[in-house]
Amino acid sequence: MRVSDLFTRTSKDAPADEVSKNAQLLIRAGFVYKVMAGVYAYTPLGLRVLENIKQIVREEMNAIGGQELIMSSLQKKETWETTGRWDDEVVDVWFKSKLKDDTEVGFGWSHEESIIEMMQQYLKSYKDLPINVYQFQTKLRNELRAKSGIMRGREFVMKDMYSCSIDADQHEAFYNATIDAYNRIYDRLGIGDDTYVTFASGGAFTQFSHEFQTICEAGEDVIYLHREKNIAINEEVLNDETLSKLGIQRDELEKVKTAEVGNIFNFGTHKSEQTGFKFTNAEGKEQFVHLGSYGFGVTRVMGVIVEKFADEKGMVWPENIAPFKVYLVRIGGDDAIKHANELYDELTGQGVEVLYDDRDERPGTKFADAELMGIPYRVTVSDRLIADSTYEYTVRASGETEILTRDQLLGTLNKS
RNA sequence: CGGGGUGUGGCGCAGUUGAUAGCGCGCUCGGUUUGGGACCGAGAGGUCGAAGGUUUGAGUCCUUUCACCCCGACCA
Repeated sequence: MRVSDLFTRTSKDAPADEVSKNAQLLIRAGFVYKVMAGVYAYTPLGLRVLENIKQIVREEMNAIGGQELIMSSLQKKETWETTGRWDDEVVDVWFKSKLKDDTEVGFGWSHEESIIEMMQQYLKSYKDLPINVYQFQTKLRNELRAKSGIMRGREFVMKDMYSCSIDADQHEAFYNATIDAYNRIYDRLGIGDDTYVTFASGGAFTQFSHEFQTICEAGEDVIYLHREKNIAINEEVLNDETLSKLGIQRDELEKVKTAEVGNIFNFGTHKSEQTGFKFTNAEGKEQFVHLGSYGFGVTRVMGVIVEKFADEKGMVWPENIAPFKVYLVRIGGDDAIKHANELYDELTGQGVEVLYDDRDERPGTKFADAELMGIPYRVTVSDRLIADSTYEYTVRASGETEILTRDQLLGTLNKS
């Protein structure tokens, strides 16, 4: 991709109506466009990051047997009345509307009931189980107050997975496999070391649910860490009973601010009893399905990553999710243009994703944009480097710069 | 939803005791530049969030309203 073809542009000034670091940088760099409070559009650069994150999640969900589908945004009133969650007193984030004939419909803030309703049409026998399905969906929530840029919006992308199991054992096996899969995801996203499986207030069937909390100053949660034992507890469930159950002392804990990037629940048979979701077991008897729910905040984790890695120059994307691997800066006249064009063609031909700054701009502008966008590697082609047949190679995260020959450059980019 | 704050060219801002708007960035054209957000010259672009009111006269004062931001509450 050539910078001259991007319809977005970068800005030196941060928008006045955004305070959060993630929104300021994403908007300045042309990754997102603010539509209204808590609602953001993803422009081509931002979409590339979003899709990279989704792909990592998708691969890990598929690896544990998840089947991808996509539900609808419009939902039926009856679907939610079954569990009592159509009521605005019970769920206060509903967006609701009516069809032309006055039939009430809701906009999906969650898809638990919707998916359960659908799955019970198909899963009738123990032979059908277990089944685990997931989707990437735009959730619509009528939040009283949006905040923190893309970290808490009224419209956001979530991966939600639901497991349908024969019994508690089968459920637990999948639940634990999901924890492992989530950990792999956060590792691949570059935030594994700062993300903790955290005890949090539970669902109907278990004392705790598990949240995945990433240490982040911009986060909304507070958790208590026991680093040696690798135990984390959300402050909402921190009490003497919890402490004794986990065998730890209060004074061993470290208080940290975090952002919730995932939350998994064991519903047991609570929801299947509410909805009448049953299957026939090997003895020919009806039995309730064990259900689990597994959320992962796709857009939120994108915001968290911006918050965590950004420096005074701009964003710093982990290579796995960066919109491009290389930002190619061209400085100089005809000779530089010729060499840069060749390098661009060669790298893209090798499958390296390159954002080529082919604009007739001054070097400072190009360097600043490369840094603002947070592209992992910057390669500079200039007249004076061409004279020595060398290229300048700079790592965004560390700022380290090396002068490399063509072979060294290609070798470095292909292995890193 | 409670409290606080802000709305002025695309973006960031200024506008003194009321007299129909100005700066920087960006944009267009011409020229000079070319390794850290260049410079010179010439332009385009706003009726001041919206509605109503006070006044000879309102971006400046009053009322209502909308939007946005922050703190809190909420977050199944």
